[in-house]
Amino acid sequence: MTTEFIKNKITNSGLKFTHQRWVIYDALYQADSHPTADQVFEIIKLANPSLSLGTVYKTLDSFVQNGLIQKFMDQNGVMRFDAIIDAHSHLYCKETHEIRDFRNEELEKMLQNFISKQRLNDFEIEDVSIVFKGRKKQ
Amino acid sequence: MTTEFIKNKITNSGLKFTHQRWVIYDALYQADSHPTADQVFEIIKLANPSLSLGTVYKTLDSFVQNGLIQKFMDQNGVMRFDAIIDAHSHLYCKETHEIRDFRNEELEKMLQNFISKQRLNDFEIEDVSIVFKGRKKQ
DNA sequence: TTTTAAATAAGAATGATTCTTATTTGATAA
DNA sequence: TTATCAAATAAGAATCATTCTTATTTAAAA
Repeated sequence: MTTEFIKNKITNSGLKFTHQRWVIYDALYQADSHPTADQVFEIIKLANPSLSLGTVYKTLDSFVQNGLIQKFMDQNGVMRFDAIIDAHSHLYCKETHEIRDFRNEELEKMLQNFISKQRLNDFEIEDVSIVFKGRKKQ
Repeated sequence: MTTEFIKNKITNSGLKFTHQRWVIYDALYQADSHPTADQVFEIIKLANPSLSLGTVYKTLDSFVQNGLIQKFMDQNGVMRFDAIIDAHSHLYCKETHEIRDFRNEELEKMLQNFISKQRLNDFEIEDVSIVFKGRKKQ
């Protein structure tokens, strides 16, 4: 994960390359959780004291608009961000509110197949979001 | 949908029967959309001017706690309520934020079957939420 | 190097939801 | 039927994630 790599990611998507964007993308890419904007801010603010939370929100949103990252709403009404943009499902822990990726090729295929078969006359399905809700064991 | 029916629903779940609870349950039961607390409030406030929004929130939440209704978070971070509590999926319109039920026995079976096969060593799946995102055709 | 549109910092504003507190009410027991 | 009291409600303040506003700064083009 070189600076050059991130810089290319950002500029190739049509965005100006700035220090803030580099730091924010890098923090999100490192994170294996699905951090909130505030969590991203907490990670980077020590090393970047003048960076503001509003910038984190705005930047993450422009990344989403430009297809660099994904976002989704968690069960608590807080936006979560994800640098990994291939199709995958999520495990949501009702106790800790942690969200983990869940990858299962069989499931993804099954769902893609299901969607392609659906022909609703007044709704065009574009994508599907699957959340398995439950509890982390101990 | 008689008053008696609703009263039984409420008292059987262990809650006191009050005018507010009757009105709120009735409004939600009538709604085929998945209204927000505020939308429920808008529906009933004309006929019940002294009823407060806080009571709507508190009442809907106690209905959820007692298994009378379901709630879920929409993609906009707003809580939606649903008097229908059997397993079903949702269609979410990215433009209007409308949410409609989507029932498909084949899909439900497939997912139940999938869940029962899953044995994750550190996560206990309890239920699954499926949202098909897309757009309403005109 | 100059120019300029875009990005940022700082903090105010917003909107959904929760909390606080005083008042009211439903259900139980006398 | 009435008194009692825990639970429910009304009203509005408080909270928290997010968006908006505006002045300032900056990346990249000329």
